[in-house]
Amino acid sequence: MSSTAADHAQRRRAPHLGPERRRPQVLDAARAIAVTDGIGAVTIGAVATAMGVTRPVVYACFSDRVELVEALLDRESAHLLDAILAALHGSADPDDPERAFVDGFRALLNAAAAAPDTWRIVFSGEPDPAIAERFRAAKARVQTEATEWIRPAMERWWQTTDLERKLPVLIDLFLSACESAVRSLLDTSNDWGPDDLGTFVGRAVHRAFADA
Amino acid sequence: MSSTAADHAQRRRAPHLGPERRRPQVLDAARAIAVTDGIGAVTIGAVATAMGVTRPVVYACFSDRVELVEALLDRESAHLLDAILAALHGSADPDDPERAFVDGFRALLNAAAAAPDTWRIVFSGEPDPAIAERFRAAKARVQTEATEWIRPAMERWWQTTDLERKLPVLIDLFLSACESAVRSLLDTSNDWGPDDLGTFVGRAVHRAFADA
DNA sequence: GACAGTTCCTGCACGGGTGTAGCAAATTCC
DNA sequence: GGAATTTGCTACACCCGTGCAGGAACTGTC
Repeated sequence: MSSTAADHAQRRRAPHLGPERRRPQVLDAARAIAVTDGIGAVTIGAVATAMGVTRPVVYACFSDRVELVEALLDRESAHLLDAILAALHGSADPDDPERAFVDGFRALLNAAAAAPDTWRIVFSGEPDPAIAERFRAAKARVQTEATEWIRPAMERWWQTTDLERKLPVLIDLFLSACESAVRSLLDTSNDWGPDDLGTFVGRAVHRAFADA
Repeated sequence: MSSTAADHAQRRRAPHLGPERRRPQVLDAARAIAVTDGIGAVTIGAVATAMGVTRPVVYACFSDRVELVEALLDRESAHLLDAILAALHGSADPDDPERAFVDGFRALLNAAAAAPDTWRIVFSGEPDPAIAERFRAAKARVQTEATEWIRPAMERWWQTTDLERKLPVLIDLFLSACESAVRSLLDTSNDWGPDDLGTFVGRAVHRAFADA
């Protein structure tokens, strides 16, 4: 490979830090790789070379590839999930449904704008089936939370009929709209900001849900 | 593996068919694997064992793994793309926007219901970067077509202001709604049919787009 | 300054997937 | 029925990623 020659010639030993202090560095390197090349490219070897270290050093920090990726996802998605749930819970104005939707989307998009790379990682998809399970768990969590937020809202505001049958469809539609809004926000080729995009999409989704 | 012992004991040679006649069988096997385990599981070896044949036989039909997967996607997605574009072009009632949306979603969902496995394959995601490019190409095609359908519609029906800025956001929202509707339709745990789900979602999306 | 302990690197074995060469069997044609 | 050809199978070499030893280098301490 490209390493052997360079190694013997000029490469110096990495400084002694120990697994504890190196762990965050490993996660940083993994994060950088995941942002540019997707989670599928986060391999022990890739992380090691990215931080100028050999693979056993990475194994000293995380016993496993899945353990590494899970640690990465945990660290990255922790405040993400909090932001989503906060956006849901904090925007329950009982008298103005449109405002509730708009506020919720604004909160969501501001959270997305604050940590765009994290969102890119989470949305990039999960090639490894061992990791896919964790993704689905998080998604299911958001799904139930969103359901419990929307169900009483629709009962109170619009007296929607046949709600239990419609809810799964509406929830999927709602979450798809959330993902779409974040995608549009992170798309660098436009000039939308979190607040005006949140207002725009929030209003549209509100119209879709009213009288559903 | 599990094969060596059984091979020597009882396995018979597969009949002579030749690459030409075996090619569709290979694609069928690949399709079955893709449906159950995702496109990522479509490997030369997996396809070969699935059809009771050894890998060189598969290599005689497709010189490459990507060539195999691309042939699969081409065969499967051909009438899918046609159905989508037909749904877009065929539902341009110039006087009744809601009906246009409803008809479009109905056509889309009927196409999805007619070939559910194909949709599952296409939506399952693409781990291989060599394949991802082809996915993005197809998606971009649909995107531009959808844009050209929606742009004049919004000008004519609602005189939407600042359209060129809003269009990208609306298109992404629209396509997300399409994907969501198909997902809901293919979700076996509900009792929606293509027509009533198309009506329901079509109306909701119409409300979202009106006065956007 | 030497020593013990920690940390890092070289090197290997393994598994899974790819792609290919050479041999054996079945099929076709005469 | 026998030869030529087509087709499939066995076996190999290769790459990449994983995970693990064992030895070398650095660190802090006495």
